[in-house]
Amino acid sequence: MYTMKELTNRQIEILDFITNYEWRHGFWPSIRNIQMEFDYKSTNAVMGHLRALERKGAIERIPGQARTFRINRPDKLNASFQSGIPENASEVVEIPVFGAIAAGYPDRVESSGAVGKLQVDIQNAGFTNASRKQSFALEVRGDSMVDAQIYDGDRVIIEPREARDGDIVAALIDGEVTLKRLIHKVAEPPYLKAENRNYPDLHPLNNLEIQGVAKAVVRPL
Amino acid sequence: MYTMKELTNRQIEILDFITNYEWRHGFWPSIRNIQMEFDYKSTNAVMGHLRALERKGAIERIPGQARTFRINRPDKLNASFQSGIPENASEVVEIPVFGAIAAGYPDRVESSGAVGKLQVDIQNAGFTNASRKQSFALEVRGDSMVDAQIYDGDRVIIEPREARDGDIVAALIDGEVTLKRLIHKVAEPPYLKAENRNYPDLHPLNNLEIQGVAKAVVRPL
DNA sequence: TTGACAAATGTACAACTGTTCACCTATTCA
DNA sequence: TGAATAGGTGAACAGTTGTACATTTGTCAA
Repeated sequence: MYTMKELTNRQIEILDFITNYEWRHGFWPSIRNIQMEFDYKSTNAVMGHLRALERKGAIERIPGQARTFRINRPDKLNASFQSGIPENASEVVEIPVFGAIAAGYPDRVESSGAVGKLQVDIQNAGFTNASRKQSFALEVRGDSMVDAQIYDGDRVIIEPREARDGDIVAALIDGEVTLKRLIHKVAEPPYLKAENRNYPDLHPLNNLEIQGVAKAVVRPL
Repeated sequence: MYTMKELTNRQIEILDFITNYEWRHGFWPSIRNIQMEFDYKSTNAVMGHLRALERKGAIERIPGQARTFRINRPDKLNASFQSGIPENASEVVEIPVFGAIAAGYPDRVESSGAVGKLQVDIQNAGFTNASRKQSFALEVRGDSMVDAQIYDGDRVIIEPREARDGDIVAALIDGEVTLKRLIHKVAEPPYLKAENRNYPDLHPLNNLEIQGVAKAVVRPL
């Protein structure tokens, strides 16, 4: 993943922690929160990095006010330096994309297995809560869901929850994740159905492990 | 739009301001920010409302720490009271959907023209900045873009910016907004092209007013 | 009437938090 | 060699911010 070349490793670490903290908590860290994370003996160590990040345009803050960060995307920095894109070109937010979730469950904390970021131009309306951070995006491979207008390369927003009959689910079968529609009639064993006539139904040999329910499709244009 | 019946009007106003503030600024308001908004002479007026909102489960805060809000969605409150949905069901965030932007430009501040909310199950990765709040969603009507896999009822994320040749744009023609692909070859007048053979190209009579560029398609499942 | 509650005022305090000053080490580069 | 820069320590200060206590007003139902 591309990172701003102007930033030092330490500055990138700080920046990552700040974004990660906001992602996990729903609000920004204080300087002392950052200090503790990096075991600094002085808050001034953080201040130095924040000043550098601000000078390089990576972040913005409201002077004197608590937990007021704004993070500028690398795109913008590079774009405004390299091309003729106007300064006021609007920005996008990003959500992590977990390329594969074969090994059980995607890790959503610092040591994240995210393989990239999905730009979706979406603004958080503030409806956050303790568990809002649980959903994730998954890139779709293959064409088994084309009849549900889900195409190769699309991103599906997966919400970890119990699935009901008719839900499109990310399910774990034989150690690999597939996106299929769940058919679970009462008093019958559940199975998976592809939305493409060329694919057969998948009847699980053992148990069926549902990773989550597809809530929306996002396709970057 | 449904609101929590347990909350008083004043409490809803406070709650709305808080979410709106976060949406506009990228960080949460302080108690005195709220105080100023409502012209309270005392911060304790705010405190009373915050305590009530917390008691009713509408918000959460970290005691003693600045600008640390969490907002619980009404859905969750109702769901956990009324149905058997598990408590740990994951949450969604919402973005405004502007049903029609015929009259120039959608208003994105308090007195918003949003006709609904789009639930997208997406988490803000923290990549916010000063202009991140500018994008909005638009519901697609009609089938003129089906060859670009954009269907009736889809939501398109529109980013207000200058368009380039080949971009899918929301454009204003004769007072109505349409979603089309922009064709703008050098030294030629620009025109709009539908991604559906049954629709003709649109050559603007006067000038072509581009509302923004489509950045992604979101289809709730 | 009485009690309960929403809503608001006014004051004050203590903790949280950003910021600064002085000083230090190591590395890079002209 | 000397200057610039990244990175860090330590202590202290001042503004921001959440919070508590005491008090008042109005509404509504028992």
